[in-house]
Amino acid sequence: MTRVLVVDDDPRLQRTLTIALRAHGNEVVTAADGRTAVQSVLEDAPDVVILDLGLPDLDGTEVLRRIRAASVVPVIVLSARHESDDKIEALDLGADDYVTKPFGVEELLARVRAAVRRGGDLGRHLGPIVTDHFVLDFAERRATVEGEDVRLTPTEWRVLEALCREPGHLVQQQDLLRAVWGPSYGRESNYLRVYANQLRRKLEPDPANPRHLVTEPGLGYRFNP
Amino acid sequence: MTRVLVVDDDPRLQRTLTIALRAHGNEVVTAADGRTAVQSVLEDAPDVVILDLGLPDLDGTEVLRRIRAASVVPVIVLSARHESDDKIEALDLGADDYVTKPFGVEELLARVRAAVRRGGDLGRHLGPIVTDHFVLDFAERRATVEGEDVRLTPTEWRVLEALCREPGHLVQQQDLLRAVWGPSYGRESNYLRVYANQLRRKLEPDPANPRHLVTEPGLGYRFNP
DNA sequence: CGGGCCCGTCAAGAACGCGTCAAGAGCCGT
DNA sequence: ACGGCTCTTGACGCGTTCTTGACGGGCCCG
Repeated sequence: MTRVLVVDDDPRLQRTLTIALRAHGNEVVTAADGRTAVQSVLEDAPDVVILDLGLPDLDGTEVLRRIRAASVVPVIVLSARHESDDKIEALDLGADDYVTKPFGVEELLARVRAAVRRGGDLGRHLGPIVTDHFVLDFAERRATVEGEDVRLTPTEWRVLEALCREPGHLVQQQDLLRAVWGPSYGRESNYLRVYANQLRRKLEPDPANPRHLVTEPGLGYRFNP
Repeated sequence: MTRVLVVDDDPRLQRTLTIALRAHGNEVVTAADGRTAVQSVLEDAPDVVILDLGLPDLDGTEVLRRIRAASVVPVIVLSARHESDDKIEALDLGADDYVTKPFGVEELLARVRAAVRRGGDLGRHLGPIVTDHFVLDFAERRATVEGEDVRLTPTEWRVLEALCREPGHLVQQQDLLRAVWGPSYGRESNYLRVYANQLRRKLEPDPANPRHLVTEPGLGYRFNP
């Protein structure tokens, strides 16, 4: 499912867009000002951003600049102005597309599809994680232990990725389950025990005494780089 | 230097664009009809295409389709029509941007810059790839295995090219499908399995144990030179 | 000391993804 | 219109991965 961040200070337009996007199978998060928008890009990791210029707190181009500083997520700029100058500025600042109000919802949806198609799921990628014992490259799906390539299964990667998004921090079982197996798997199950085990065997120097993939009894797991 | 292919049957507009683009440091090649355009995409390997719909010989969407069949080069569509429907159709067919006439030259230049920035050097021909076992010359469409010429079909070339653009890197199924079969083929299908098989038979020393065209289960394929 | 809880471990069946094959449709050029 | 080449699509077998249940051990608490 595509996650779309809608940034607009007009509640009516925001509502219209949210409904239309949800109706076409997208997940929608919203922000009404620039600072919230930038924060949401960081925290929610949307697949695409629809950004209305002319926000209350920050200049539109400034918001764009900050988003670009934080992420490579595709941005579609929305503007009431007709002047080509704005378009040029926005596109050169790193916007991926530009739509002038008034616009048809269908058109916007098409542009969202196009932007997502181009952008893929960049913006979500984790940098490689390097320890003295192994190297994890999530973008390439490549794991190296003591110089040897090690095969991890898709699910193993997902578990590892969920843990590595917050290195050194506790990730609760519930969150981990949901991140890997979907929202309905909030309850207990063997999954985590099995996969923690699997990962330790493949990655830890001494699987019996884990140094990197640590259990927090009753709570969840922690990944130490 | 950016190479731009301008496809338009109006000599005046063609001339205007050529001058403007050259003035901004671009190399320009032109075509006045659809067939010439497709040919030029193949031979000149432009970095970006500006395509006016409503050409004398072929329907606009047909030209787009053929360009997409031949290359992943970014395409900016130019049209006199205002209807959103055309925009949607064009964008879904794989156009990267859509500009309605009349437009300012500055705006078009900005969109060209944006398209090139996004597209990277797609569209450029790849240099030849040489291994101890085979040689691939994409510009000439010539493959040599153990000194023997081998015929590859157009689709085989496209799959190979999509993989070889990032040698040694994982290319996800979704990206591969879209690069070769167009944006609407994001879903699963037999295509990749069949063509990976085909290519391995033709190129690999031991097709059963591929060394160059490697499967990453659940994700995609990787090409190792 | 005994019991409950939680985790690690193992193994077996099910489900899934990939490689493979082959038949039919479509698209050329002759 | 014909023949050849490609592309598309379905089917099948096999190996891998996922899921699930069972069992044992450590730890905390009463």
